[in-house]
Amino acid sequence: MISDKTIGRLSLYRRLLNGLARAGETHIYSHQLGSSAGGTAAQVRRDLMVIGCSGSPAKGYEVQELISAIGRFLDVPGGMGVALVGVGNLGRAILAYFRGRRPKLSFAMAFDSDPAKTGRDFHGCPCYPMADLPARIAEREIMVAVLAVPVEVAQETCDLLVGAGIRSLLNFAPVPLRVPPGTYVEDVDMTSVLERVAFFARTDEALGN
Amino acid sequence: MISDKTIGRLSLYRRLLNGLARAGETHIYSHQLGSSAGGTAAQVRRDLMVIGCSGSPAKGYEVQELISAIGRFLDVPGGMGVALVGVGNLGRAILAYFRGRRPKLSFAMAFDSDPAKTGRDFHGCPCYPMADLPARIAEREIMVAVLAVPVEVAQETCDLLVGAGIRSLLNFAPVPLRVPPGTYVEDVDMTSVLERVAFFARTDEALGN
DNA sequence: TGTGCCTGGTGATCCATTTCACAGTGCCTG
DNA sequence: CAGGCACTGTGAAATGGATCACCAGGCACA
Repeated sequence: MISDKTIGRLSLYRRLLNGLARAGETHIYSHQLGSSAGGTAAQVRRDLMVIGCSGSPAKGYEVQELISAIGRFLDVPGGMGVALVGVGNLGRAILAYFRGRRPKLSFAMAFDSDPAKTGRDFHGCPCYPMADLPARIAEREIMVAVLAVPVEVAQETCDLLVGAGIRSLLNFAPVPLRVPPGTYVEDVDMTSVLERVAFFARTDEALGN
Repeated sequence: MISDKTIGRLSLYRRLLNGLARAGETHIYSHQLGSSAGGTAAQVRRDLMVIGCSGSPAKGYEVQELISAIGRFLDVPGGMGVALVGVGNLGRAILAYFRGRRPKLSFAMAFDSDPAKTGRDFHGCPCYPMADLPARIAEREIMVAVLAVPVEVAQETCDLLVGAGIRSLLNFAPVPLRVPPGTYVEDVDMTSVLERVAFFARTDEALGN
């Protein structure tokens, strides 16, 4: 019933709202938030409706209240650990990117098959050998994983993760993963995306943005 | 009229087909390609229809013919250069990721504001100072750019790119970009995506994949 | 105390995409 | 040579999001 697009937008709204809060703003109208987020006022109101937020016609929405409400909706109260598998160029970039960005969602451990990489930290995240994966994930009750391994081993690594208890994963390998029902997968296929972008470089003006 | 989702899937089909061709397969049925791509047979047939491919009920589609047809549709015959802006952790990972992957779509140049990074190559791609950006992009007639700069300078860098003639861009900064009509932007907001994935770790079983 | 204006809330509508379902066609079998 | 089967191609229906449009309510200003 709740759409994954809405979840993504809520995440974006929260970031924008945090920026506003730092700038000292206390209230915001749906059309302002909408235009900052690249959407419409109606969409913002609908998204906020599903999480039970309401604003006043006079002042709009309270920034702090929205931030709290989105947090209550999106975050696990105690925070959530994420595991990274594959500490190559992309994996390290992801660690660096997320370092300290979201306190409730942090990379608790990484795994790699290369012995030269295991046993040390990358951007504050300890890297272990693949053999330790099931035990460590079970021990910390990690439910979310990011897959940044070469395409050839993506499916088998995915199976390993699912077997270890991962319920939701973000896949950067350019291949669709097969997972059992009840497991959520989000594919970020950069090759596809870049080809799409390149394609529309030629045809965009026929469509108007 | 042609949907961006279809473009993305065509890119995926091509990769899968290339794998099949290497494995010696000459023909494939829509339902096989559909299940490899994580979709349905009907969707594969529809996607292939829009690019004017047809198969035979007896043998399915010819692998080589599909690869060529998708290439004719997606690729620019002479190849297309892409510019990267922002050679940080993520930018370098992107360069490494795409290196030699698609001959018709390669990173021709990178830009960074850090003098320590300019004047040398990263993963085979030369890095220039930001001041050179307009001239070099115009000279090589680059139309596609990848933006991997910090969020604070994303919009201004985007404006610079659009002013230099970029018509389509892939944005990794976690903020929606404002661009003039006729410019295509694809946002890859990893923060949003990861929060979505984490969210569905808790609710996925209520939905069934 | 009105009156007007701007906003939020939400049912209704619209649109894009996906899926369904079936007619058409060639191979294969008996 | 005929019948059946499996697949393609494609109009039609369904699904799911986004957008529209209107009502209600509160502040501002007269």
